[in-house]
Amino acid sequence: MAVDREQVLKEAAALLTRKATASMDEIARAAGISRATLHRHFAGRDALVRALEELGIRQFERAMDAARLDEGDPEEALRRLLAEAEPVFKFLAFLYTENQLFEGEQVNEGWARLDRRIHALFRRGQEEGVFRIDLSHVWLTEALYGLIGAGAWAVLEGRLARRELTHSIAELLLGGIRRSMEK
Amino acid sequence: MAVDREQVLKEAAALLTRKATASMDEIARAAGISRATLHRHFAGRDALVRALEELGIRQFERAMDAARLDEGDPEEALRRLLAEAEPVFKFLAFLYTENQLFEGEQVNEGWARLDRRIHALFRRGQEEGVFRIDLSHVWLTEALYGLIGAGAWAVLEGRLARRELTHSIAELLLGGIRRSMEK
Amino acid sequence: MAVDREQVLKEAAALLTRKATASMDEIARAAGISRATLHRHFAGRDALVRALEELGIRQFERAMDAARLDEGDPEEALRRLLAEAEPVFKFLAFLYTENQLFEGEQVNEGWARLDRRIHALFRRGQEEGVFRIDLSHVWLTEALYGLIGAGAWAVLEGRLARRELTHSIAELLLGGIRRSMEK
Amino acid sequence: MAVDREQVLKEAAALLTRKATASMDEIARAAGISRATLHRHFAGRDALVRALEELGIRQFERAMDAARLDEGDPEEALRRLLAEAEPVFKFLAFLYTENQLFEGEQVNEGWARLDRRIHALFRRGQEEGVFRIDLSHVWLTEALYGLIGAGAWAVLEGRLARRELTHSIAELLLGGIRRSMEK
DNA sequence: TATGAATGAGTCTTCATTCAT
DNA sequence: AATGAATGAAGACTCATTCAT
Repeated sequence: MAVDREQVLKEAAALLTRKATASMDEIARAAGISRATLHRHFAGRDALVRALEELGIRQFERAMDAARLDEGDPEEALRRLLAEAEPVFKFLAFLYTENQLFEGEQVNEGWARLDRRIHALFRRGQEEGVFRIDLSHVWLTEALYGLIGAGAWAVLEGRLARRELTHSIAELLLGGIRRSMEK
Repeated sequence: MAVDREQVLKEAAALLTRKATASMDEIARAAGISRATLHRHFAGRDALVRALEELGIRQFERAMDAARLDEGDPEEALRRLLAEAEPVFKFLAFLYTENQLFEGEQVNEGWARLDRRIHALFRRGQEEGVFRIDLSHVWLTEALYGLIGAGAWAVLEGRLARRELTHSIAELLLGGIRRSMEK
Repeated sequence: MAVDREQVLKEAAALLTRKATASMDEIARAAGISRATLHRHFAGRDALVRALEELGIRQFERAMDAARLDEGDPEEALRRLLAEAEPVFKFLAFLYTENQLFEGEQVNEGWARLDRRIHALFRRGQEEGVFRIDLSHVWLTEALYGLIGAGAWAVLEGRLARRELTHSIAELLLGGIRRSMEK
Repeated sequence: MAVDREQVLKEAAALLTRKATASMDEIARAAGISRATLHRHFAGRDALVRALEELGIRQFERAMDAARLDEGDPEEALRRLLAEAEPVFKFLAFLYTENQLFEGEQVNEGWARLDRRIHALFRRGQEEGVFRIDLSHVWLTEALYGLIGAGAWAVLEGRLARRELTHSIAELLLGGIRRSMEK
């Protein structure tokens, strides 16, 4: 009757995405285990949140791997990334938002690793003359996150069709990034 | 020694923007009044948050008025809006983020009013042939909020220079929205 | 309806002396206040225990003052001390025992202050040729505490009459078990 | 890999002497077994503590046997007892202190048995005219325990040299503090 | 009106104990 | 016989809110 740690994390992610203030009790119940068992697997709430972050990081990294970010046309690479990561947008949005509100302390090394890979993509695009260079790759990265968050929430609240999600983000972002002839 | 309700709100906004989980006690102390007095002015935490929302809404509306959203070139109107609202970006980002995480129930009527004005701007731009029409004005509005949030947090975390803030948002957003000749 | 902090401490002392593991809830109830109020007055259990120690220290110091430890015959001074401190023996025994079991960390400065005064008494007795010098004043102090503790517990458990308490301690400490020739 | 019950008790005694609030988990780990196994050997924490008491009682009784309490000069018998029991003073002090704080209910029959033997020694001394008779043998017994406890703690805290321990107790108990003329 | 004081409700956390392998 | 896993029970602590001055 061993509890699947990964499964618990998934349930916690799903619940917290819906209700960020869910108590440890609610999380435990959602995962079908007792509060004490939840604590056995994740010592304290902070540990659980950190584990959730790592889950999100892992999932996003997997999407990056699958998207082969550093291959081919940067624009196409970005589109592939959005397509691959789409299933975890909601979760990423939660983590992103949560981080804004609650941290401020030290940032998980994992996020920095992700940032570096996105930075690299944007820089590559700029060097190859595909992306405009008057906006820093750091800001482009932040903007990507912001749009992913906005899109995910918009879907959740029924303001955007799920099927349009990646397209909407990609079009807006690339339209801005893409070097226009007349510029 | 009558308590200045507006002043209390300002202090609360400033504190909560820095620490979203601040307790009523911390808020009261930041405002220089007692917890009981805070409760006398805002019956309950929810009431305080709602008042904060209204403060944010009012401030944003004032920026909209000053920007004369429905006059002249839509692109210029958007730039004016960003310039006028810049001082409250941080606060707006907090409210936006807070809303995402904690509400989901009914949305304040005020936000809907704001939304309508932004919607109108984007629609006008689309009708005048300035903004692309393959992205809905609703999504454009969400994207605007998302980029404002991302920008404000990026500034707070030192990833973006404050002086580049509005320019970065405007360029990214308009570059995407602006109808390119060759498209 | 202001809660008398001192009174709460007294009640807590009385209860804990009887039941060392009493919960904060039990202590609060014994003091006739709510758990939350108890926490308002003493932030956490540790703070309460520390306050109890200070109460004990204060009471013992008052007894020392009243006994005029550094006046007259050291033997008489010791007897006076025992007589004056007798009402708080039970409480002191609790604190002494509690300290043995739970601390080991840093010792309250107050206890060190008490120790110094007792040390001084024994040293004075040794210098005046009244007390034997082959046992260090430090050990004599420890022995005094040990006998006070033993006596207090013996009374509590009905193995020693309260009226014989100070006499029993004083006689044993001063004269030992051995039957003296000259007595 | 049969668990050595005696060995577990020794480890538990050693740990609890240092940290009276050690959890079953800590005890189990100190003994190198799992919590579940600890529970299989001692049904519940109380059972473990009772077993520890019995271990202490057994060890103290063995010391009494070795000291031949009822032979020869009572004073010498007492000195022999202290010498024989010295290695277990620390443990006895722990049990004594623990008993004061946590029990108070019914006392282990074993302790009563020990008490009787000590009582007998003191009574014999009184009858033989060696010990003073104005202090009851019950109190003398309590005082002996108290001094053993005080001495053991004093050694632990570095206030008394281990080598002086039995001598310090014996001298104080037998001779008291007062400087005797004939000494 | 403003506030120090008090508290009910709820959360996190720990621990001793049981269960299934 | 031994143990990893699970949990009910209990305690500490916090917070929003109310009350009496």
